[in-house]
Amino acid sequence: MPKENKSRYAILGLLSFMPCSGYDIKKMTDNSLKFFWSENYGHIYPLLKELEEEGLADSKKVDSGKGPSKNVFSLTAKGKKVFESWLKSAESRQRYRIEILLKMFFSSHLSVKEIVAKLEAHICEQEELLEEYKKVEAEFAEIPQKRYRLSAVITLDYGKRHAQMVIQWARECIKTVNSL
Amino acid sequence: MPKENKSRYAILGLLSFMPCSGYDIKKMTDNSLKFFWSENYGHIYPLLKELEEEGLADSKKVDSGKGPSKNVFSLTAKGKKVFESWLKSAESRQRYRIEILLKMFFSSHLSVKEIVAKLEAHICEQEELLEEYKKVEAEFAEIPQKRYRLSAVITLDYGKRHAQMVIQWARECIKTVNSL
DNA sequence: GCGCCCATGTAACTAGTTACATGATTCA
DNA sequence: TGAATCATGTAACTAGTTACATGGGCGC
Repeated sequence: MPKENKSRYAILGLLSFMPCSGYDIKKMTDNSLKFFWSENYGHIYPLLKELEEEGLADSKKVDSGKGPSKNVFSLTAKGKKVFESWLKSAESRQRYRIEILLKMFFSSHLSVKEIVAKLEAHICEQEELLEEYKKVEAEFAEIPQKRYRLSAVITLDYGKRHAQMVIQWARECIKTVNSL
Repeated sequence: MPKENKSRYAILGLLSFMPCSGYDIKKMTDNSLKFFWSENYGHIYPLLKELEEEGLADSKKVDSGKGPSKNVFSLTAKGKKVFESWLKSAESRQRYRIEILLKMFFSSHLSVKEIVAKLEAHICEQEELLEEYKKVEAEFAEIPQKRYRLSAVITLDYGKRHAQMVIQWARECIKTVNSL
């Protein structure tokens, strides 16, 4: 019974950059990972506790002087090993659940007009996302170190390509539907 | 507290085509929806029961003569209404969790060689998927009715574009990583 | 008689979300 | 003084998966 829980690796990965509190982890996922990964407190805090019990992380109360004291977790040697072994492992087949496709699959219950409206709304959403990606990209362009920038460039590029792909797909769909 | 459970709509949608048993639904998701939607028995049977309790579906024992008797569910008028109202509603913001991106985000823990190997494995997987899509597409091309074919064409096209996009992204990544 | 497919279902589990409770500090 | 942010955590819930138990019919 191997644990398939990927959240633990996201957390271990963030700890590999620097020691973090649960709050820090939430902030980092909300900032850096939000386009392809999210976590919430209800998952983070219990997971941190679990990681500590398994000896993959250890915690230390830190009183920074300002603000309330933090419970800061850092990666243990064992945690680093577990994380890196995941990093090198093959991705497990992920489950796809694409709501727009489910709706399109059942689109014979809709009029052509309704289908087109839905697709146009989808295009609009993706265009907004694309704009957001471009904004974030512009911010990252100012970071000079190549190696550090790599991960941001690669993941953002994926997002941009994805949004563009969906937009093109939806445009083609509209053409197809209109030609019926 | 609105129910976000999308599986119920997938099931209602399949029932909208024809009355089905739990077993039938599993087969249909495994055949027609598998590229973008999946369900398993542990979810289907309890959900069918729930849908019946809510008056969205009703069941009838059917003894087909051959094989064991089936518990066949069909959509009620109320079920049809609920399904169509979902169909017309806006998609709820879906959560992204893309494992390969999470790994790429942490790729500074890997050597260039390891990163490239991972990306190449990913390309390989997507190429296999693409082949699968093309095979299914060839089968569908033989169905003459335009309207019936629509959903299959649209959803398959999405899959193909997605796989191609990922392959191109990964190829670009390999170039970028090698140029460091 | 064996293996495969049809068919239904449950129990135990893992995963993930939402809402809430709490309280300190910082800054306008 | 009141709003925003820092900070931790739990309870209750929804969602989804895996593994198992059961048994009939069909074809070889």
